[in-house]
Amino acid sequence: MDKVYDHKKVEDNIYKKWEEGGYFKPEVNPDGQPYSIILPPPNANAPLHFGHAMYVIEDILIRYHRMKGFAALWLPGADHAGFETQFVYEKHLAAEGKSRFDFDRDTLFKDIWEFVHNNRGGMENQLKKLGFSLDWSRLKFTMDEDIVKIVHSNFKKLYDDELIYRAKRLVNYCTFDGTSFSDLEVIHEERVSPLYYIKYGPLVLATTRPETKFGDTAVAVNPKDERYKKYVGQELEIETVLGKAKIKVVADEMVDPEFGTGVVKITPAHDFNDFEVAKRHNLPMKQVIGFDGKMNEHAGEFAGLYVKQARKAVVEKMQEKGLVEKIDENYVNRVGLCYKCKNILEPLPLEQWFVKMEPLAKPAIEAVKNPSASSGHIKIHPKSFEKLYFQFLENIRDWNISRQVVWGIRIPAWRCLDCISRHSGDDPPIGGVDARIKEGSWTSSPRFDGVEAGQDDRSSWIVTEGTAPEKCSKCNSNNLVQDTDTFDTWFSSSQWPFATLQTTQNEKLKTENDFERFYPTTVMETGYDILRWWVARMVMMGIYATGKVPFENIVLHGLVNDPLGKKMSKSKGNVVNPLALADEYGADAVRFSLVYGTALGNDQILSYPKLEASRRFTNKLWNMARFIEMKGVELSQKGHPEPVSVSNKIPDQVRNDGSRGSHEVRSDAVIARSETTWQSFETLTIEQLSNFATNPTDKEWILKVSNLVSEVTKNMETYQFNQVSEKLYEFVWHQFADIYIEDVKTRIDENSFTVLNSLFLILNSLLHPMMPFVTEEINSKLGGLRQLIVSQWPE
RNA sequence: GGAUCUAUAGCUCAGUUGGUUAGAGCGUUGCAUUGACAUUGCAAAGGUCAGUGGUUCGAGUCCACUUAGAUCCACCA
Repeated sequence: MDKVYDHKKVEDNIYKKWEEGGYFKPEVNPDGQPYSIILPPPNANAPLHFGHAMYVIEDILIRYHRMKGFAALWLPGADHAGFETQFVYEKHLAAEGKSRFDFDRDTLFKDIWEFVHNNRGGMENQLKKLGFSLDWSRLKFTMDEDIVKIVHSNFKKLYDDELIYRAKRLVNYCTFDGTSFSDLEVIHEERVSPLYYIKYGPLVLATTRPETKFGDTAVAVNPKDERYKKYVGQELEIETVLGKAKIKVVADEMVDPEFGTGVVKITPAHDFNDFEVAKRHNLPMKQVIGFDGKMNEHAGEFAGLYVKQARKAVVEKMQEKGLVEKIDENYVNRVGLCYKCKNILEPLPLEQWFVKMEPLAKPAIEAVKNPSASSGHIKIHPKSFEKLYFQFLENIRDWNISRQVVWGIRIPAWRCLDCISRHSGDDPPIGGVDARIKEGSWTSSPRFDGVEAGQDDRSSWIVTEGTAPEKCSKCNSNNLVQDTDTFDTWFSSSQWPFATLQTTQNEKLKTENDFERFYPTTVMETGYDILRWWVARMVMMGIYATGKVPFENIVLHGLVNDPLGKKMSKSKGNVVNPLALADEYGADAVRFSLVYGTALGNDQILSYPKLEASRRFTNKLWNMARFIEMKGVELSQKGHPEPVSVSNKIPDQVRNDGSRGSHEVRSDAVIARSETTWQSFETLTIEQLSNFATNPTDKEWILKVSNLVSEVTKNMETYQFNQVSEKLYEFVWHQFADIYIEDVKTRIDENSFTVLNSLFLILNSLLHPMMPFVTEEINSKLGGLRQLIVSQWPE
């Protein structure tokens, strides 16, 4: 053995052997109880970031259960990450001086598909580098045909159950990226927005958005406000920048008399609160900002200006006409931003598909609250995250699932152009979404503008399970057009646990899919930051689609921040590539340092000293093995028959199956149970070893190891991986090496040597889930009979 | 505005249901050592466990409040 452990010589070969041996498949333990984890699918096109290294927790669970004899399935997948990916691709296009508008829809889609597929191998290789024992034969992609089919059919099911509706509502719309978002995706930030006090006839009101005044359809005051009582219900004639206008005064509780002057302009098309007020008072909606971010024809002379320009121009004009009473330049408010391009989102009225969440949330709450819930019970670890889960589900809002991007699963909904034109009496407006888009290019689609705000527009749509309908069911016309929108990525990933299992092959059952055997899955492990985005939605969709919870346990880890404690992000440029660290310190050290010293669910700071300490630990372990191997050789040279490795030193009578270990058997480590030496020496029961030992100190250490095995096993079962790693680190190094080996060194004989070797291999096995490479290599150097990955967990 | 989390050694963090003298890594100081260990071993210094009050035979751990930091939700015209 080399003097220093060199992970670079070892890791790739070992991973290859595991993979070739088929050890990642649950079928290695054909009769085992099913244990399954679905990998949270990383973005197919982006390289792994440090958060992904936390998959180590899943690998630990899988390896531990595999060693325990479970049929352990860890199913890998990749997410198409719709908007994210299109955003990246558009940047890539921009670098070539092009934009998405240079392509038709099909070409753009095909190009992105290719782009993503060219990047995909990278992500998979990175996962392999970190040693993750994923069953690659079951790899899935969210855009796989069979997955898409399932997503489509569940959309149809939701639609038929009236849990999906189409409505014109205000959405958060990014006029730069050309798509809407769900509430969750909006980030809020404080900005200085001057507050303008504007004269509206006899009234003065305060607003940060004077440019939207052309869309005002009322002004509102608080019903209890004595100052304005006389105006309520009146129609005021006011002077505006575009001449005289009439405006209605309504009373609404929404108005805070303390703010500004206690008078609010109501712009239903461009403000969420105003939209609600408008619904209550039956006010008309007047859109004055287009989807291109420019003022439209209702803005008179300001038409064609971008919002920011228009604000300036409108204020100047108002000042000329003496309509501005004062301006509070330092006013700070919070604005919604696009999480991708950081531009201010515009609330705009748009027809979108929404999911009614309340009926879905109820059983999801029940599944966690009630241990005997009919859909099955889910436990959340650590338990404290239950509060967040309930808080989200109990206050849930309907989910906008349509996105105006091309890279995604297209919504299987069609409408009949003939029916629409008969209904509205006009040709449907074409290309209303984005005036920048030329007619005939990919986003220009018929958008029926005759829908009342908030109303479900079910009548004109035909929803299918994906196949295009041949003709309109009402008028038999074949003049049908599919919705151009695609699903929010999270809509497909919310179906991931069952969709994957319904589409992967089960070798054990000789059936088409794994669903029967592995659903509900055992554990969903992910960062707590996507508990609401993803985990809760999976619970809802899982229960809805299958009647069963998608997983029995939710295990949540914290975030890994940069060495200074700041959140890693591309824009800050402080992202650390886990692969670079694996290259430098070894995958085992990276893995170990991620679970050592951090309790589950807590954030951690990426620590180079900790990585170095972990690397030294792998080296320590390696040198302990080297010492034992050396002693074995010394003993054999002193005339003992064949004690090169301990497997030859185990007396036949203590071996359960009576077989004699040999390097030949080990190196092939066959899986078929019939021909294994399953009870090989490294998994002798403690009792057998204790009976075998003659020296009383050796017996003491056997007991110590035995106690450690039970403690560590208990910690494994309760997701206390920090305890597992800390206890093993302390014991292996500062007890076993510093005290026991130092002691046994001076009195080594054949019997003690066997005990030493056996105990060390037990410790080595305990470390395997966390540090799979070095332990596997050591196991083979010291004559383990099977590959460690498929050896039995010590007990 | 509502909620959650965190506060332990110089730094980064453990401390499982309350139970002797509160631990680790890194750093610091001293000694030893090329021995299985591009090192390792032995030893030392370093903590009123954020503060106040309470429950208890006993509190880092449970409760209340205070302070500081972080995060999330709602969103301000």
